[in-house]
This record gives sequence, structure tokens and C-alpha cells, in this order.
Amino acid sequence: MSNGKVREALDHESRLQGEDHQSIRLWLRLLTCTNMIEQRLRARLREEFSITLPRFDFMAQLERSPKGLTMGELSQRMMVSGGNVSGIANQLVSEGLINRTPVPDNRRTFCVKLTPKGRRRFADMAIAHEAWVVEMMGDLSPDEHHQIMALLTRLKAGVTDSES
Amino acid sequence: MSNGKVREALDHESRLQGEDHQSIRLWLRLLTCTNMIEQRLRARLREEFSITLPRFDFMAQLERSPKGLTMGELSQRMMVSGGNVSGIANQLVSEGLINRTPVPDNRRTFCVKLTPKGRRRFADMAIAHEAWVVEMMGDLSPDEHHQIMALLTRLKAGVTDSES
DNA sequence: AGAAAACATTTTATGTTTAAAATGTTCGCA
DNA sequence: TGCGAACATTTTAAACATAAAATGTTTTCT
Repeated sequence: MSNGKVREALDHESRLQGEDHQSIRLWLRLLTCTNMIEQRLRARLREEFSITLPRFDFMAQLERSPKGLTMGELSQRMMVSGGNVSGIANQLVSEGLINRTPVPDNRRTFCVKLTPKGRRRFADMAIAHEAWVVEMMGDLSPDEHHQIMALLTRLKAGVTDSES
Repeated sequence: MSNGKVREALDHESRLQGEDHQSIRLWLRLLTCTNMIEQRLRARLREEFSITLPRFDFMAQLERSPKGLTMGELSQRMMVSGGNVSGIANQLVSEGLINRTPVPDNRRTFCVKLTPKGRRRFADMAIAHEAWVVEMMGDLSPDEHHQIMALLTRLKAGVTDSES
């Protein structure tokens, strides 16, 4: 092992033993907050409505786009893999909450929409869901709300830019 | 359907059609940022080191606690179920990256530690991982770093408090 | 000491998520 | 026209995650 390599190894050691880089701390804090909220929502949706979070998110996307979405659009917006939305869609179809209709001029895609039953079901869940989120964010003042939103917007833009 | 129920249904409708509550927006923005970063890290760890994010996180926890951790502590810190860490630990043991040693005065628990090989492997990954995170956070000034960290601390505390 | 409660972990069954391969469709272009 | 590339989706296999039951250990209480 060369002297250079030894020095490099020691640098790594000191970095790891010293306090973590500020960015790592911020990332871990971000991850912790998100996981805490996500797990809380997941548990409550299961307890009160016997639905999973991914299925709820799927329906939420459709509610926001009444004209319907393709599987690819859903995959992008939910930021999950294509195979994933395919599986979720199958379940929701079998429960009668959504339908997949072929698009006349492009037989590769489907247009996915909420059924009337799905819209009713989602409306009930959305009320409760919003209340849970508001409760968890309740300690933040409107001003803090605004600040953190602005900072996350900057963060999101930076992450997008750093795309290789 | 009573008049009360009709009015209630209309209120829900208007809420859903109007703009989402500020808290929901904040939650979705938080989720988006976290997912973007998480997926980027997951892909790079797989490309460059052929490791999954859960396994990396597992090793990271051990690196931070050189004296070792029990399975229960790992479960808590990673915020996943016990059965889960059990499975991940089995894989890391079979790769020779960690070991599970019995504790003399409590035969219910194991002390899990990184092996020398595991420490070397993790050190390499940690350098790259930190660089990726720093790059993604690069647009935020030190001042913004500090602000968002403080706000997330407040958020985390609020979520913890709202526990039923 | 002995029974019962609490604890730490693993096992089992089920379900979710991902990456990659497979299938079928559309578009561009010689 | 017909070939090949790009596209949208589904299928498949492996990893991951959870809850609940099972196993073995420690503590507590009488």
C-alpha cells in the first residue's frame, strides 16, 4: 500500500468518525420526517378504510386528472415503476374503483379513470386523509409552512439539475 | 338522504375541487423531494456497488455504532419491522460483511457488527454516497441548509406529538 | 422454586416494489 | 410496402416489508 493510499484511508476514517457532512444530516432528517408521516398515514388508511397507501395515491392522481391518465403518466407521477402501477391498477379494476378504456387512435395506451363508485369511495378517504396530514403539520405556523415549501422547491430544482 | 347529509356531501365536493389544503401540498412536496433523492441514490448504489439501499442503510447504522447493535435497535433505527432486519442481516452475514455474536449476559440478543471486510466495503461506498448527496443538495446555501434543518426539526417534533 | 408476564428474535404467510425481459403497437424511413 | 427503432404496457423473478405466530430467554411476583 502506497503512502498516498494510506493517507487517503486515514482521511476516510476521520471523515467517518467525525461528524457527518451537513448534507448527509439534512438528507437523513428529510428521510426520517417523510417516513414518519408516511407510516402514520399508511397505518390509518389500513385501519379505517382497509386500503393501502399506493392504492390511495393511485386514486388521488386520477381524482386530480378527471380526464383520465395513461399507465405511463401514472407511473411518472407516482414515481414508481411501470410494473407497479400495472399491478395496482389490476386490483382497483377488480374492485370496480377504476376502469381502463382503450384510446381510439393509439392502441398501445389505455385511459384510466375513476368509476363513479371510485370517486365516491375516494371522496370519503380524502377528507380523513387531509385531516390527518393537517394534524401532523399542525405545529407549523403559516409562515413556517411558506418557508419550508419555498426551501423544498429550491431543493427539488437542485436535485433535478444535478441529473447526470 | 337527509338535508344535512346533502350539505355535507357538497362541502366535500367543493373542498376537493378547490385548491388542496396547504398542508397537503407541503406533504406532497416533501414526499416528492424524498422520493427523487432516494431513487437516485438507489440507482447509483446498484450501478456502482451492486448493493441495495436497505443493505447500505443497515451497514451505515453499524458504522455509526462501532460497539455493535442488537437486532431490535437496528429495527428501531431503520424504522422497519423486526422480521425485515432479520432477513437483511442473513444476507449480509452470508456475504461476510457483518457477524452476529451472542451476548454473554443476555442470551436473547445478538450483537451485530461489521466485519473488517464489511468496514472496508462500507468506507468505499460511504465516500461515493456522501458525494452524491452533497451534489444533490449543492444548490442550497449554508444558510438555507440551516433553515430547512431547523424547520424539519420542528416538523418532526410536531408529528411525534400528534401521536394518538 | 415455579408460574406468568415481558422481552428479543426468527419464522411464516402475504403482499409490495423493482429491474429486466417479453409482448404488442406505432412511427420513421428507405 | 416493409423493416427496424422507439414506445407503452404487462409479465416475471428477486428483494423487500409487514403482521402474526412460534421459539427461546429473562424478569417478576408470590
